[in-house]
Parts: sequence; C-alpha cells; structure tokens
Amino acid sequence: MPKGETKRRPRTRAALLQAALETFAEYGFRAATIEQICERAGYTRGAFYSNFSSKEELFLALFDAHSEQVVQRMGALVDSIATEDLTVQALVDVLCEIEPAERDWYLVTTEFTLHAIRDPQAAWVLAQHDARLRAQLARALTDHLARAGRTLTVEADELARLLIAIREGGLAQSYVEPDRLPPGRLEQRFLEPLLTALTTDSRTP
Amino acid sequence: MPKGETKRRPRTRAALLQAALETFAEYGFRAATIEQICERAGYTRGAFYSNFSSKEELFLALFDAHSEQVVQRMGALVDSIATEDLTVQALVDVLCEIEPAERDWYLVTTEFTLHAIRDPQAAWVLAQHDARLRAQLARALTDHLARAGRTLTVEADELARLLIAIREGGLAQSYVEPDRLPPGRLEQRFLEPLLTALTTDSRTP
DNA sequence: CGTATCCGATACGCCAATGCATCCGATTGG
DNA sequence: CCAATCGGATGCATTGGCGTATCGGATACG
Repeated sequence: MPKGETKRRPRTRAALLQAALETFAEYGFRAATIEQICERAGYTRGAFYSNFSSKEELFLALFDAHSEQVVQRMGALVDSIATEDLTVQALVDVLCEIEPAERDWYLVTTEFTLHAIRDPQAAWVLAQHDARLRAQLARALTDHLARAGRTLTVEADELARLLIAIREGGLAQSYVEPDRLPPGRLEQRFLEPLLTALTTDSRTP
Repeated sequence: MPKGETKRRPRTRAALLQAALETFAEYGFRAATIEQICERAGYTRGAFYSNFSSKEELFLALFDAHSEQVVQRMGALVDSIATEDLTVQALVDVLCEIEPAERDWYLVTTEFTLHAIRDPQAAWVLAQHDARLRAQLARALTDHLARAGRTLTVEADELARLLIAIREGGLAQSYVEPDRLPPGRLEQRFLEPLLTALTTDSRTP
C-alpha cells in the first residue's frame, strides 16, 4: 500500500512546470490560465490543484528551478574557463553566448522582476538569487582577467551589475527587433574595449 | 446646442490616462481592472467606455503620450546641451539623471516591451518610437563629444543602444534593490571611462 | 433662457476562470 | 494478486470583470 509519494507525481510536477514555462512565455503570467497550462501538460485542473495550491506557487517554483539552474551553469562555466585559453577575447566570447531557449526564460524572469519591484517579499527572493549569480560572475571575471594578465580597476561586483544590465537591456532590444540587433551583439561590440578600459596590465602597475 | 466635443471631455480623458498610469504601475496591465482606473480618476465605467473602446486602447494611448513626451524632452536636452560646458563629464551628468516619476513609467513601458516581444504589431510600434529616441540620442552624443574635442570610433546608433540597455537594465536592478544600487549609479561609474575608451582625441587622429 | 446635443451614471446580462467536493482508476507493499 | 492509499478526473457553484442599453444631468448655442 503506497505510503508516501508515488513516482508519477514528480513526473506530473515536471510536466506542469515545463508547460507553465511555455504558457507564461506565450501569454504572460496573468493572462495564462491554469486550464491552458494543464491542457498543454496533458492533465486536468484536478492534477494541478493536487500539486500546487495556486498559480502564484507554481510561478515561484518555476522561478526557483530556473535560478538554481542558472547558478549551476555559471558554476560550470567558471570551472571550464579555468582550463581554456587566457585571452580577454575568450572571456568576451563566453559572455556573448545566448541560447535560443533564453527567450522564454527572459519573458518569465522579466515579468518576475516587474512583480518584485511591486512586492518587497518577491524583491527579497529575487535579490538573493541575483546576488548569488553576481558573486559567481564577479569571481569568474577577476579570475580570468588575472590569468589574462589584467587587474580590475573597479569593484568586481559593480562590473558584474553592469554586465547583467547590458545583457538584460540588450536582450529586450534584441527580442523586439531580432533582425536589427541579434542577441549578444552589444556584448560582442563593446565588451572588449570596456574590459580593457577597466583593467590595467598586471605587469606594469 | 453642442455640435462637437465639449470641453469636459479632454479633462476626463486626461484624468483617466493619469489614473491608468498609476493603476498600471501599481498592479500591472492585466491585473488592473477598468473599474479601479475609473475609481481612481473619480469616474465610472460609463465614462470609460465613452472615451475608450477597451483597456488595450487606453494602454496604447498612454504609451503614445509618454513616448511623445520623452522625445520632446530629449529634444530639449539636445538644445540645452549645446549651450552648456563642453566636457565629457557634463554629458555623463545629463545621462545619469533619473527623475522619481520615472519608476511608474519604467513599470508601464517595460510591460509594454514584454507585450511587444510577443506581438509583432506592438513590436513595430515600439520599434518606431525607440528608433526616434535613439536617433536623437545618437545626435546628441556625436554633437557634444565633437564639441568636447572627441570623435566616436563606433557607430553612434549602436552606442545609443548600449546606453539605453545600461539605463534600462540598471533601472531594473535599482528598483528591485534601491538601497544597494541607487538609480543612475551604473552610469555614474562607467560612462566616463566607456565614452573615453570609445572615442579618440579629435586633434590627434 | 430654453432646447438640442453631448457625456457620464446606472443597471442589467453574460461569460470565463476559479476552487472545492467528490469519485474512479493507478500504484505499491504485503 | 489483493487491499489500502495516492493521484488525478469530473461536475458544480461562485465570482469578478466586461460590455451594452438606457437614463438623467450638464453644456453650448440661438
């Protein structure tokens, strides 16, 4: 006789989360209905209420899962960079990379950001995740630049903020006009001179 | 006997638009109800439907009014700059400025951007307004930098895109964590070195 | 000052989404 | 293979927001 969770439950949850991502990306949080999400996942509202208590909770779970995933990947990048070549350009190339799947996540996380600006509790959650991400990014920057023989002349955390701002702000423009501004273009154009201007040669201080 | 519009109509429209801005900023487009907007404006839904056919139309009108206003202000800035002093720092100071009222508009326009990413028609409208704004910004940049004795080494339009990305991306972070990142901080920190790095002294080419 | 026109208020019907309460089939330990 | 428990489906009542049709007061003009 089943005592705890059976193994189909996590599968259902995962299906609902994936469907939620796509549905939120397509219609936005508020416009997306629970029914649409369930339909896309191949379940009914009964299944939904068995797994989540509200659309808000689902959204939170989705954001959490994504944040965790982003931090993991960034961690992997930090490690992989350590063994790669040591030019500034190599660093720039990594920072330019934007996967196609990024678009859906951009729509969802930006909507969450707007929500966070209105709601202090959400703001706190978002700030925590962002801080973790920035910390990793800042470490990757200082590390790699040091290996490339350059030293930062500004605080790494603030530079991380700048890079994130450029990425997010650039993606907004790219997704509105994909033809006029391919994703990552701003980074390709401006990161190299920027990083050069903000560092000094470590050998001649 | 009244033949055309009476003069209370424009007042009603204006009141509804102002109330819409505040309500959209507070709750978001989708969550805001027509009733809330009317209540805040001191009217009933009857007045609303007499002036607008839908919430979408109201939103469009609001965005249009704001875009026009932004372009006007930017135009005024271009002119005022022409008579001010001619340092790069003076330009940076202007680009740092962020009014308190900006927050409400940020919330509304960002939500419109998300909408535009999903809807090609809205994307076209947004792209038009953005292009006008960028054109003015690009002109202001080249003009003022030239007066300050410096020449751009990159396309002015792409630099304008970068500055807008930094502003928007920075505002997102600022509004989520106002204490940790005051609005305009990124610009203050990074614009001067950035502009210096992207220009050459006009006298020694 | 009166009257024709305009504008906003009021009241009603409608629909779509929600959340619960209940039921049936699937799962798993014995 | 059977029974106990879990997970998801179904049906129903509720509600909140929308849009329209109509009414009464305000407005401008002769």
